[in-house]
Amino acid sequence: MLVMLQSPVPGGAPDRLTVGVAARLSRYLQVLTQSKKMGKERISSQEIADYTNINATQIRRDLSNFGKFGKRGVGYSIDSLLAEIRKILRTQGQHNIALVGAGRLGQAIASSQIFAEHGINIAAVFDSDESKIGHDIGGAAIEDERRLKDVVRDKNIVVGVLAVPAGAAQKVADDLVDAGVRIIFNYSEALLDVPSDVTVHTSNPAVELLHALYFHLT
Amino acid sequence: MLVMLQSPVPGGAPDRLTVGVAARLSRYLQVLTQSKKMGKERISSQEIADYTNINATQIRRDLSNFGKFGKRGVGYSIDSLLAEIRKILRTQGQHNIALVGAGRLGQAIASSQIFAEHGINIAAVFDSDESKIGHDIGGAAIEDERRLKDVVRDKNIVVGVLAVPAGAAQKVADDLVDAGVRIIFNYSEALLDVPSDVTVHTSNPAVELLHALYFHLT
DNA sequence: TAGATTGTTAATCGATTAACAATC
DNA sequence: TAGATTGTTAATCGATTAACAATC
Repeated sequence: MLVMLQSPVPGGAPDRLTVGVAARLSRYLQVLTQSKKMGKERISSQEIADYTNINATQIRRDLSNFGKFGKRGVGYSIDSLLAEIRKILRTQGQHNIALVGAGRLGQAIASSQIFAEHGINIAAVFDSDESKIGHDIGGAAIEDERRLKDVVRDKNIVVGVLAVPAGAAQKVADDLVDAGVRIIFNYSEALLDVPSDVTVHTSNPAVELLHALYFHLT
Repeated sequence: MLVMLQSPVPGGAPDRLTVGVAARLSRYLQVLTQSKKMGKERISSQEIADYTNINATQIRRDLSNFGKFGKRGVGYSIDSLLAEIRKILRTQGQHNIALVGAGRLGQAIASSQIFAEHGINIAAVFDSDESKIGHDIGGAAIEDERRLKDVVRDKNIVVGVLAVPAGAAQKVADDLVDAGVRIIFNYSEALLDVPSDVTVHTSNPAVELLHALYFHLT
């Protein structure tokens, strides 16, 4: 049923979201989660548009691909839309990730609620600094980076978050990949070389800033 | 001349990049900056493609809109391509930004080289915690958050980076906007309400992770 | 020369938008 | 009923890709 709705052309096409749709749905999820926290119960496509800078028609269209989730004249119920999107993105369960680097950035990430809110659990934290090992960070004990491969493999972790200095990033990435990680979030400045079946997401505030500035300057 | 090259259709179109092109050019800039640091002098469109997950043809096409920067059979000179893209994005000068929040995330941002590398200067840092005021962070003295409006206005700052707890984010955003800021990078979980002429970029690792996970799960 | 890589064309596909009837 | 907002159509625009001649 879901597959049929996702491919409106009979006999056609993939039962997989396009990259664009999946990215947008994730952003709706974030807006809904925060709106719910603020006590809201309903939201309109226009309100989601204001927070995401995604066109309201696009939002309604994205959602209507999967069913009629809204009420005309009223909007969408936040709770039920949350459940629907989670179903579509298959993010209902718990996901375990590994964090490497317990410096300032690593600590900021570990103590943030942002992952927990979306069912993402930081299952292991590593650092190479012996003085940090054993200390608690966001509810987990910091482990020796030399144990990374074993722990990641044992816990079947497929996502790694890199919050280490640029100089150490490639070595850590290699270890993560060896241990079975297939998605790396790179918060270092370094460019990472990985096998083609591994996805690297490099997060770079400066890049986004340059791009935003361009539109301010022109 | 530049205008003409940017609008190949005679008599046509904007002298402004589309959002997509500007975003991609910024990412090329990051790859070039890092490659240069690693001592490379030339790079091919395929290498840039490997690091950015942007199609190599797309990259060549983006660049050839502005001139013939490459050498067939050889690739692009990193130095000259850096200069060309900076010219196109008008990011050759120095840009002053304000950072609000000197907690772990704020400290991580302030001490990173990532902004400085791209000519972005953190001209002021604020925090509401009196015990932090006056302390040095990434070369700047932390100032009292109550001075935010005056300082931002005096220094003509148009970009603000929010690294404060979610509960404080809206108030800080209001103050930044009052003081003239037009671009806000929001690293809190909060949704921000701002006037329509202000751009908010919300950076949310969890959102990117959910979206990346979807493709791993399917 | 032989190999590599750019610049460019042409074709396709998905994103974006305005507009509006349906309906809460 | 009157007002609001969804779901959907239709039209346009930009992104994406393969392919390949040009040329270093």
